[in-house]
Order: sequence, then structure tokens, then C-alpha cells
Amino acid sequence: MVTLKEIAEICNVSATTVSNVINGKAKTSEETKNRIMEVVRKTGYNPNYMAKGLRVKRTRTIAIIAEDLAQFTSPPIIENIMAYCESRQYRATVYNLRLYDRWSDTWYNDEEEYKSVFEPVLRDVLSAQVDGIIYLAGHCRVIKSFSDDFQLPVVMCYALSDSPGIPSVVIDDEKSSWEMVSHLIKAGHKRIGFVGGRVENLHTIERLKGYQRALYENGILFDPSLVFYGRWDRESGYEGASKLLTQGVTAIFAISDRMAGGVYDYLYEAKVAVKDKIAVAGFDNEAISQYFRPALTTTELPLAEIGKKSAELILNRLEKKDGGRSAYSEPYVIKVPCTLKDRNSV
Amino acid sequence: MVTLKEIAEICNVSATTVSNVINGKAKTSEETKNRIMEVVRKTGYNPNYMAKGLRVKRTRTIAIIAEDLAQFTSPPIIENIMAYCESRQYRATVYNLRLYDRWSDTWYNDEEEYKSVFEPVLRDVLSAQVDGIIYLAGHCRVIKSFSDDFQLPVVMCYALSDSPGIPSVVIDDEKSSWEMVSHLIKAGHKRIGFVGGRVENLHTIERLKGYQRALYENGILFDPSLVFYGRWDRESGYEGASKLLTQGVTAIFAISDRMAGGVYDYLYEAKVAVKDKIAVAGFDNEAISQYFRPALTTTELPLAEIGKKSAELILNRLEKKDGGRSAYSEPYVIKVPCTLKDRNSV
DNA sequence: TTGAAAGCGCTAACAC
DNA sequence: GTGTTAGCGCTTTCAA
Repeated sequence: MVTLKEIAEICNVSATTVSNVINGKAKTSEETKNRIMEVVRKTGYNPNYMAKGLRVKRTRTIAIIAEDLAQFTSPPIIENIMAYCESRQYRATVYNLRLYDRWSDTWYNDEEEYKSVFEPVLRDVLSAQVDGIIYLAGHCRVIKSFSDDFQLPVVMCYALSDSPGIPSVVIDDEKSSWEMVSHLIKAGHKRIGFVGGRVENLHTIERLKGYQRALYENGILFDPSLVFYGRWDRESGYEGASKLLTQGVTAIFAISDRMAGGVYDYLYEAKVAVKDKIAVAGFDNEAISQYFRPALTTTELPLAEIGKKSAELILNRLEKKDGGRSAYSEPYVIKVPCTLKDRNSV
Repeated sequence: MVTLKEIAEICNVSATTVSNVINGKAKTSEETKNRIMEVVRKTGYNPNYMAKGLRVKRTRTIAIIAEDLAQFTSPPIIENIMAYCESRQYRATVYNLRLYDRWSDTWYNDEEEYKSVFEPVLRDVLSAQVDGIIYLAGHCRVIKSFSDDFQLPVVMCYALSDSPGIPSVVIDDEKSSWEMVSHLIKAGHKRIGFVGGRVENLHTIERLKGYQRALYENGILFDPSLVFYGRWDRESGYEGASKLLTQGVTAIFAISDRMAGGVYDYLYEAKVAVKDKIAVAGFDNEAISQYFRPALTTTELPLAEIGKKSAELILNRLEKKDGGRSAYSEPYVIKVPCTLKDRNSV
């Protein structure tokens, strides 16, 4: 590994001059500039990131702490964070908590266990001297992993922060749900079953609100017996459908595509035609939804946008381009809208 | 950020001693050891990774250069590389070429364009002073991105290297395909259509070999008109099925689940029952395959194992636990077997 | 068992 | 325009 000093020696200039040329800093004569660049190219010189970081105390690197890389929402978000960082000459490095991998979806009840994995990772991140952190959640909830006086800029991605200093980027669950239910109503449905995720889950809560608002705006009574709470998975959808059908629904809105898959299962077994007899809508626009027969009408998650916004937010903060909001006076939440994918199940 | 030197001052010892205690190096009296650890805890001291890396010239970090994070095979592999690295006190950091994102699947024809994205990333990786590199391909082929005298240990993951110094970890395409076709034959099929990916693709080539071997071993003539080459996607599967059905096949083996989805599409339109009339088998065991109706018999990719093996390989190399194979005399290829998922389409 | 000094590769501050 | 000096936070001799 050739060093800057060696380049300097070869060129008969000082290390400073080489440094200046490489970083386009001070004024240097074209002559020496060319001479140096030539040698840099020939030797295949690469600046030592460690040495530079140690000296300047800025690494132009942000950490993405992902709760789980394998969560289907994570890779597209990460990919777009990285793409945006690249466009502004930053680096993003991924740390993976592997929360689902370790405890499927039970983990978030146990604060202690969570800490035992989060804290070592955070130390690692801090050791690496990153300039900022994007915490990428696996699902939306209020996350209090960072103390109020945490030393680094943080952006909460796909979840809410409880700290005024940490802005959040989330999807607009309420509005997206409202849109889908309005769509269902426009198609003539009045008794619409709602298959939610876990009761206490924020996605569930917000989407239920959207459901209720759509009913209200159309003068339809909200019937609580049309609401079923599942666990996001296919089996829950099946259960939900079996319960809801006895309530005489003409449409079912399952708030995950997987649960919608379970609804299809039940309907198939019961020989009830999707769309013709019962309309079904999903949420997420996972790959599976296109393979359902009939193809599922669902809501596309704005994952790319979420990634980009989060990255933008943190980089602006790092470069103080955020209009002085460095310390937000109130929780700062960006809600990114989803888009309805109208396919063939409604 | 409190530094080691500050810890030393507080404790009235030298920096050396603190360093020794933290790294469990030299013999230190219990007394001072406790005193130091206490202060370390209280101050929340984190060693500076930059400073340490600069000094010791080993970072205990490996780079994963992923061709595309959004490729469905990537996240599970990465997750398992990270998990294994963690178990041996290493760090893995992800670099993303975003090849598919940039050029979908046309990119690999253009060496120049490829270099224009690979090379800056490689410089970045080198700058970061990682100890080794795992190159994670999006699909199997021979990759010659690293010169023969490349300075760092490299492992090729999910692809083949052309260099004796770079071992590869890939799936056993031939055997897995052989297994599936044997399974089909055992179920009574003699005229089995093969829906491949692109002709020149290594997965296609190997799986076709497995297909042929299974036929051969069962005394079935290989009929070239039963082979169709697609582009891995759903539409290709549809096309393939339409061609193959005119050849009187009783089973179709599509070597990606997505293409199998297209086969289902065609069969559905043509009102031909999957399984009862035509057996269908896929490959990949993507999430979608479970939602097909009937559920798709397919082959599960050993992604976890591939990740783990790759990590193991490179860490062993870094720590010379590879039985002196530091320079392999011949290309060293590890083929990881897949497992057949027998569901309901055969 | 502990410490002093040197130096990893780089850049900031300042002098020339 | 270019060079000198000092030092970022750590570990590694080597000496005490």
C-alpha cells in the first residue's frame, strides 16, 4: 500500500502539497498538480480512510442500524439510502440487529434482551466514528433507543422517535388506508371487513383510523364486529376471513398482503369467488400480490422514497442545511404517501 | 468522546496500561485493572476504531461487495455472513454496486460500464483498510474483477472466480436439478419440458445438465425440442408453457419460481389443471411459490449456508486456518446442495 | 507491573 | 505556491 508520503517523495514535493492536490484544496501550479496526479494514478494510491478520519474527525460516513435486513422493507430502503449518500459523496454502512432472526416478532416485548443486542452494536457504531445514524426499524412503533442528549444526529426511519431531536420518516398509514377503503366504498361496498395486525401495533391503529374515517365520510356506520386482529401472517388472514364471512361482509381489507393471502385461502376453500362474491384488498404490494389469482389490489409502500428522505434529512442535518432545525422544538415526522395499486380483486 | 489518554489521566496510570487492560494484553495488577475498568464503564469509553486501525493495520473487518442488495438472494446471504463474522469477533460492512438497479439484467454485457461502478467501490473498500473481501454476485457466472495478484484475500460468493487464489461458494445446480427431474420421473413423467433462463447463463447450463443426466439414468431420450430458453421472468414462463404444450409434455420444470408463475398463468388461461394434467416444478423457493395454487414444488436455495461458508472461508484464510491453502493450486469451488421442497404441483 | 517515546498516514495552521 | 511542524488516538517496542 503506497502512502501519501511516498508519493510526495517520488514527486519531490511535501506531503502537504500532495494532500492539497488530492483534495483539491489550496492553489497548486498546474505543473506539479499534473506530476502528482500522474504518480497517484501509476502507483494506484488510495488514501487511508483511517488516517484521514483520525485527523479530520469527520468520516463522511453514516451508519444504518437495521433491525433486520431480512425484513422485506429493509433492502429497498437501504439501497436508496446508499444511492442518495453516494450522490452527495457520503458512505453508508449497514449494521444489522437481526431482531426477527433472533426472536421472530416476540422480541419487542423484552426491553432487556433488546438492549443486549442493541448496545454492543451502538458501541461499535460509535467506535467507527460515523457522522450520523439512521435507525431503520422493521415495523412502525415508538422507539426510545437513544437518550435525549445522544451525541450524534439520528434519523428514525420507518418508525417514530420519542425525542424532539430525532426526526422520523414513516409511511402515511392513515391516509393510505382511507384511500383503499374509499376505493372499496366507491365500488359499492358497505359492509367491509377489516383484518388488522396486532391490536397495539401502530400500523394497525393508524390504518383502522383511516378505515373509520372513510366510513364516516360516506355515512356508513362503523360496526366493530367487522374488525378482526391478526398477526400479520397468512394464517391470521384465513382466520379473519372465516370470522368475517359470518358477518355478511361483501369486501375484506387485509392490511398485509400475506394476510390477504390467507383470506384467499379461505375463500378458495369455501368456494367463494374473489371479486365476484367478495372483494379483497391487501397492503404492502409484496411480490406475492401479483401472483395471486385474481391479482391483488393493494397499496404500494414508498420504500425508495423513505430511504431517500431519511438520507436527505440526516445529510442536511450534518451539513446544517436544515434551516436551523438542528434541534427540533417538537417531534418532526415526515409521512410519505403510499400509492394504491388497483389490480383485479376489487 | 472520551479518549484512552483521558482514562489514563483519571486513573493516574499511563496510556499503555489502560491499553493493556482493555485489550487484556500484559499482566496488570487486579487493583489497577479494576480501577481502570470502573472508569471505562463510568465514562462510557469507546475505543476509536480509526486510531486503532491506523496503528495495528488490521481492522477485523471484511467488506461484502454486493452486486445488488435488492436481489432476493442477497439479504439472507449477507445476514448470515454477518452473523458468522460476529461469532468470531469480526465486522462485515456492505458495499452495494446496485447493478440490477442501474441496468436491470443487461449490465453484465458491458465490461466498461461495469468497471465504472466497480472500480470506485473497490477503491473505497481498499481505503477502508478491510482485511478481506467477499464478492457477492447476483447470479452465477465467472467473475474476473480481481487481478491475479490482488493484494487482499477474496472469496467469491454465489459465483465462480477465474483465479486460483480466489475460492468460490456456489449452489450445486446440476445436482439440484437432477434431483427435481428424478422426482418428476419417479412421479411417472417421461416428457418433461425444461424452461431455462438465458442460454449462456451458468445456472441454466448446469441445471440443463442435471436434467439430462436424470433422463439418461432413467433411459429417457433427451428431446431438444422440449427445452425452452427464457429470461427468468414470469412472461418467459408463459411463453415457454405455450410452446412446450404443443410438444405434448406432461410436466414442466421451470428453473425459477417466477417463470413457474408464468407457466401457471398459461395453464390457467388454457384451463389445464396444474398437477392433474400437467405437473409443474420451480426453483428458488421464493415466497411467492407458497402462494401459488396449488402450492409449487420447488427447490430451496441454501442461502444461509452459502453466507456462512463464505465467511468461514475468508476468516480462516485471514487467520491461516485453512490448512496452508492460502494459495490454492487450482480453482477451489464449494458447491452447497439445495433441498427439494415437495409441495402440491407434482 | 508500569511507563516513556515513537510512530501509524494524514491534514490544519502557519511560515516562507 | 510550497514546506514545516505538530498532532489526531492508539499500540508497540523497550526500559525501568
